[in-house]
Amino acid sequence: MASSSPPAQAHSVLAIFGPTASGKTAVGEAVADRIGGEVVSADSAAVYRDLPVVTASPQRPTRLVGVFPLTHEVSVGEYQRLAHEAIDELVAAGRTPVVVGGTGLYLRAALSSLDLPPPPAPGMRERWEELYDERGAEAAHELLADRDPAAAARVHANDRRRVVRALELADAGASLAPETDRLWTEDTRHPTLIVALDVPQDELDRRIELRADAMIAHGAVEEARAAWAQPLSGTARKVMGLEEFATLRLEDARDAYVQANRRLARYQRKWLRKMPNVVTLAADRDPQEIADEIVALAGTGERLPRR
RNA sequence: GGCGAGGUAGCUCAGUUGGUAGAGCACACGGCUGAAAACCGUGGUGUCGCCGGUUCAAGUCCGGCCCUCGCCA
Repeated sequence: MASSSPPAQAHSVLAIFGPTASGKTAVGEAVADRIGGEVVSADSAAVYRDLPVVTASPQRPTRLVGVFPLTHEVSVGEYQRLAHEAIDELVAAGRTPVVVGGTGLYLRAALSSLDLPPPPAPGMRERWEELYDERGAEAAHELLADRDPAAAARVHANDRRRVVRALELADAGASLAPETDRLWTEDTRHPTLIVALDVPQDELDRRIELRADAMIAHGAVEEARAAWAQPLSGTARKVMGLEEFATLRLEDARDAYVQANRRLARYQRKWLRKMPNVVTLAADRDPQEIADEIVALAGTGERLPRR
């Protein structure tokens, strides 16, 4: 067979990974526009409706942005199913999905062929939480060690959330530490180019401050108050800035928001180092320029250098 | 100027009858498979305002000075 395949087909999926305020949305949209693709969001907060300002969501309609009401409890597993659907649909239509996110786990879940373990059976989470609280962390962890030693070895007794989750899975015949462990590997469902946008922390800090003022100017307080007055799921309640803008004096809310986002940016930057098989680009520059570079990289059929 | 309160970690503060300075938050590092903007683990980062005195030993007691806040002039 002659090697006549067009270079544009070297990767059927592009992924852009970057911390908050790294400019990943602008870059992702610019890339999608150049290649006739479409952005798929990998962000645990942007999935909520009614918080476009506070979550700094993309302005244009974007896959997996604003898909859940604030009463909905979000989870990676559910996100993964929706993301796979969206990606496969675009690929089938011959359009390149540009997966853009700052949440490492969500991005890996979107790209990986590994299906996450099943959700807890009804009532099981409550049951194990009760056991954990009544008998204590050590006893719960010992019980887990008995039922699933591999999972117990991986989870600290004080980590209530994971001990409970591991017990749920052991109960369901699954494991928190499964044999086939492909989530944080180079495994992808489609040939994928993953680009990480690296922006120095002090530049992110600066942008976060500018963004906070812009958000306030765009009605962050009103949006947060309206949302805070409604019934909220546990995960919605934790959306950064929501409680602060809804309940604090504007000045204090701004400070708290800036500080929380600086911490988030540090947390997300850590994942740049852990993301397997990425090409890291210095991203403290014009998004259009970065987009051109990504399109060029995507066009080359060569195996990309690993980092 | 007088009276009172205070000055200890990046911030807010605790520190017993004088005995190797410690909490929360922040920060750093690490973990993470259906809450990841979540959760968990490890780490104290210090001229205890300054100078002197008492004492084997001072964040702590004594004297002086500097600074902050409040009240009174």
